[in-house]
Amino acid sequence: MTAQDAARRVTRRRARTRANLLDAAFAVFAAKGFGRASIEEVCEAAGYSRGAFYSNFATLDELFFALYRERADLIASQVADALAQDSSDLDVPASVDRVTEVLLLDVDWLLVKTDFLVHAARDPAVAQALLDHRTRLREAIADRLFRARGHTELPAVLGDVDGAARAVVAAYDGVTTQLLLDRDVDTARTWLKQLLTALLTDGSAPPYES
Amino acid sequence: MTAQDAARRVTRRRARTRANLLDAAFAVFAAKGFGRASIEEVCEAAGYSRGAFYSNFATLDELFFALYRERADLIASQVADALAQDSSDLDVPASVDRVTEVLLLDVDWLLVKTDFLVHAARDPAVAQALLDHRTRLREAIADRLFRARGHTELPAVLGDVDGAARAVVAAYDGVTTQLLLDRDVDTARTWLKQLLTALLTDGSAPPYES
DNA sequence: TCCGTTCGATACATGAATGTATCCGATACA
DNA sequence: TGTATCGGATACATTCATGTATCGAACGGA
Repeated sequence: MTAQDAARRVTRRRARTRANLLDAAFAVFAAKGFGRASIEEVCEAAGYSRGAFYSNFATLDELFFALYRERADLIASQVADALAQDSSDLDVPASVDRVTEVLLLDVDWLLVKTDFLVHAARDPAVAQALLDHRTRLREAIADRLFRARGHTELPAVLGDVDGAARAVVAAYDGVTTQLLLDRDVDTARTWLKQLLTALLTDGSAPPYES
Repeated sequence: MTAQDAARRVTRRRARTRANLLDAAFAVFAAKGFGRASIEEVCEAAGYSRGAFYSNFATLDELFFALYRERADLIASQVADALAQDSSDLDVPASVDRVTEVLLLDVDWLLVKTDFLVHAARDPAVAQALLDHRTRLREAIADRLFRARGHTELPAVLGDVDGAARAVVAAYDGVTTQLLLDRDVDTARTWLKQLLTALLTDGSAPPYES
């Protein structure tokens, strides 16, 4: 047993409490917002004392970052799956449908995500991390659009495929803002599909008949 | 002198300190965020003691609401001016340019605005007030688009004029999100113009040559 | 100029959140 | 099963923000 192994010997209980703290933090952040949440509240919601928290995290910021990273990576992989699922590269509308389902699933997550955004907007290091994450998502979308070129004509105003991918992300963010206020997930989904359709087609022919 | 006049006799000094408190609060909220700002910080930034605050506001929420209302109304009137400024109803791109200038002017305001959004997302009453405000803005845009009908063809996918106005707001919100992270106002303006152009034209003819 | 009212400052009491130091029970490994 | 180590609980000191009650000073009106 090396010194490094000895430094992290017991792991089962620790991993469980860490996961419990993250889950509880998600609920607390969704309900009260990160800005108004305290360490004590998170611990109480998780059923632990503050000693458990300080044993796993140094600050509440650190926990928030870990929480965001975990959930964001999960959703990013779901989006990647939804984009790769096409047997053919023809059906962009089908991709739009599947991605929309994944992206606008849980309002609580959108609340926490927006909290993280305003947090990142004031911390350059966090902002860079979030920008990197958005870049990866955008590249996955651009790749999907690139595979569909020839089948679907993109509007010339958006420039290249990457411009179109930026438009998709912007549409998602815009719909999210409205959804946070009215909390109408179904309308938001329909609306996002319309928006993406308007952005990704040249409007000469309506691509939807379903 | 009636009883009502007696109830608010001295007003000059009071109005000044109230305005100073609001200005200081804007700076503090922009720098640290509403969630992490304290009454004491606002008072210190304004050069007053906490007595001045409690004489003018009951809670920090109340101040925040007043602050948002003041600035949002100001910007809304500027947008309305920019939309009404057209001598003819032909030139939608010119309207887009002017509105874009007004909307993406100050990153600090976008920070505070987003803080207010996440605050409203957790308080139904505040959310309703914000939704009402957004509705008025959307109607002003829809009215402008309605006046331009015949000159500019809207994509059929967005539905009627009101749908197009919703798309404009969504594009604005989407670009705002990116701007909060990279703080590049110039790129955001260009990008918003492209996005609005793609949304408001049918893509058959590029409307920009400038 | 004088007086009554109001605005904002000061002082105090209170509660809440934080961080640390220490202790006991649980866990992994021989 | 025994034991050394680790994880989490408890207790404590400290800091900070809040709200209120009271006081002095500035202000408006006559």
